[in-house]
Amino acid sequence: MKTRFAPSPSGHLHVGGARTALFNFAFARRMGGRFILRIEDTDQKRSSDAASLGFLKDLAWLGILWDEGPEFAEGAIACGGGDAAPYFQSQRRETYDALLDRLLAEGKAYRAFDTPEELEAQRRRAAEEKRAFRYQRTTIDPATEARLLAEGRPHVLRLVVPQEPVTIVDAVLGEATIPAGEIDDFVLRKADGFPTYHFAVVVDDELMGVTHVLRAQEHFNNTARHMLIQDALGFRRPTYAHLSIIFNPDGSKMSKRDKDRTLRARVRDLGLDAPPPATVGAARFAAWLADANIQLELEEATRLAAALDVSLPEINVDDFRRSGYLPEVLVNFLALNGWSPGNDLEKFDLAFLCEHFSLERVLRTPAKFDRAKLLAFNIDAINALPRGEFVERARLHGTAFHPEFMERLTPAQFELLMNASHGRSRTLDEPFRGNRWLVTDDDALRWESSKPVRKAMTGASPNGVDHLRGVRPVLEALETWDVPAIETAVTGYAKDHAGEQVGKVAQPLRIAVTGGTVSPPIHDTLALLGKTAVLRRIARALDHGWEQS
RNA sequence: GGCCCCAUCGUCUAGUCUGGUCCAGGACACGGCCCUUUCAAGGCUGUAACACGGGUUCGAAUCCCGUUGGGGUCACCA
Repeated sequence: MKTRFAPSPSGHLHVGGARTALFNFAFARRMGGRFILRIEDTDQKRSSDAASLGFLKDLAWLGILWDEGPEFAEGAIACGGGDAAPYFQSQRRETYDALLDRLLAEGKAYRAFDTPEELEAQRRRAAEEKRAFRYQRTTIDPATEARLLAEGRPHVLRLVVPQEPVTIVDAVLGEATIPAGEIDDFVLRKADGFPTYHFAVVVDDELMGVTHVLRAQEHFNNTARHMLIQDALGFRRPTYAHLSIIFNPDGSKMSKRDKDRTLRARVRDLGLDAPPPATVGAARFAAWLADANIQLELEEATRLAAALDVSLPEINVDDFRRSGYLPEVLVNFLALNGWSPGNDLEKFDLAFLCEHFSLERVLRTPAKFDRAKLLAFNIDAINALPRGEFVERARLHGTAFHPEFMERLTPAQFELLMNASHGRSRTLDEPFRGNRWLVTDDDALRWESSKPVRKAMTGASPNGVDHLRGVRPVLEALETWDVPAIETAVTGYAKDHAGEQVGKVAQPLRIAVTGGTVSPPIHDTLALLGKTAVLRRIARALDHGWEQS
């Protein structure tokens, strides 16, 4: 028994694709079979080696390792290889051509010389007449064909499709019959010599021994085509199972374009007609803004989002990784969209899924991707992590995405930061994103001007500034600079001068040393920064004009 | 528009095959209360759904038909 995941490598692995991979993987494990990864890169324009590698990394990060497929090694992980290599369709052209020749010889396929323009015109006419477009087979006499071939005229290969109804048997959706005439003579090989998706998929699934195909529901109608090819070639029929599609909360299809949509909306809100400096070129920006079909590259989109101060929706597995989600949480949550083990159980890991996954419990209805629930799962999982493991995971995350922290913080500081952050961080990214003040030079710190800040610092005496002035010598006099010592000093000061209301002192201190109203508990914050920086920042804060800020 | 698929709280879902134990269970979100030096986190608690209309049956969320709504697909993209 064998399953497979067969992505086309454009961009990054999207969460919908990740779920498909997950189910195929879990199903193979459950049945004691094998899981194949195959890269469907038959579209030369859209495929790239970089994207392929990204897909492999994303899958491996989730713990979805393939028994057969491209060879991959990273750290302690190594997987891939196999007898049916190569696993990149672009390297399997001779295989497809040999089979295509056979079909041609048997009269089950034929050459078609229509130009894209001609077909487009026919399609337009069909649309005008409000009827579905179906390709009309034209017979061409051998002499003419020989002449066209001799001229080197571009042509495609099409399948001779019998005019009969086709009944699809699907393990999750049941049976569906496509009436005769619904399917026309579709293309098997493109003019550039590459096979179409339909042909390559069927051939490879047969040759690689795939017995079960779990894929997105958008392929449901294609299944009839694939069955027709199998019949023409005399291939076996795998079991099909079509998975519902994952949607955005608003019901739109979750797609990579959502990033562009978010950015365009933001640009419109701001009334921008030129790109912010160092994001994208002016011409590129104008073209992108004018044409909703143009997508920015991920790097461009990221730069623009940073400049416009918006957060891009997480769509790809890599986005969630960057945002600080735990891979086991994503796996758990993805599985819950379209599958459930029953009995009100919803927290489980990959091993559990591999042990219990079944097609019978796959839902037919599409799910909307609820980031709030994903976040809630992430919070629970992070809180349940042993302290040491949280710190270790944060270290890995920081190394990958926040090198500035790793460079500036001593190991002791890093340890302190993460100890203070565990239990109050919802993602692995929050300790970094929320504590920029730690990697800012003392003299470069800027204070945010906002109502809560003014409220904490100004007002009737003794106000925040007064307390700052009062607590500074107390801190300066400390000989040991650690959390207990600071705690004693600050609470002692509050007891004598602020009616035991620690917050009256803590908040001004927090603002003075971090620039804002949010940071880890005040003793941790001060300990983290070190005595010199704290005193320096308080001194600067005392010179700041709080009234007019 | 043709063809195909789907339909339980706002969302993810349990329950549907094998009708009664369901005036529908869990989780997230939301509201309230508590805790609190900020932001979080945490504790307690509340509101909330069988799309609609017909059947079948002693009895329907569960079976049948229709309506409505949603989705997929109609490429030399996958």
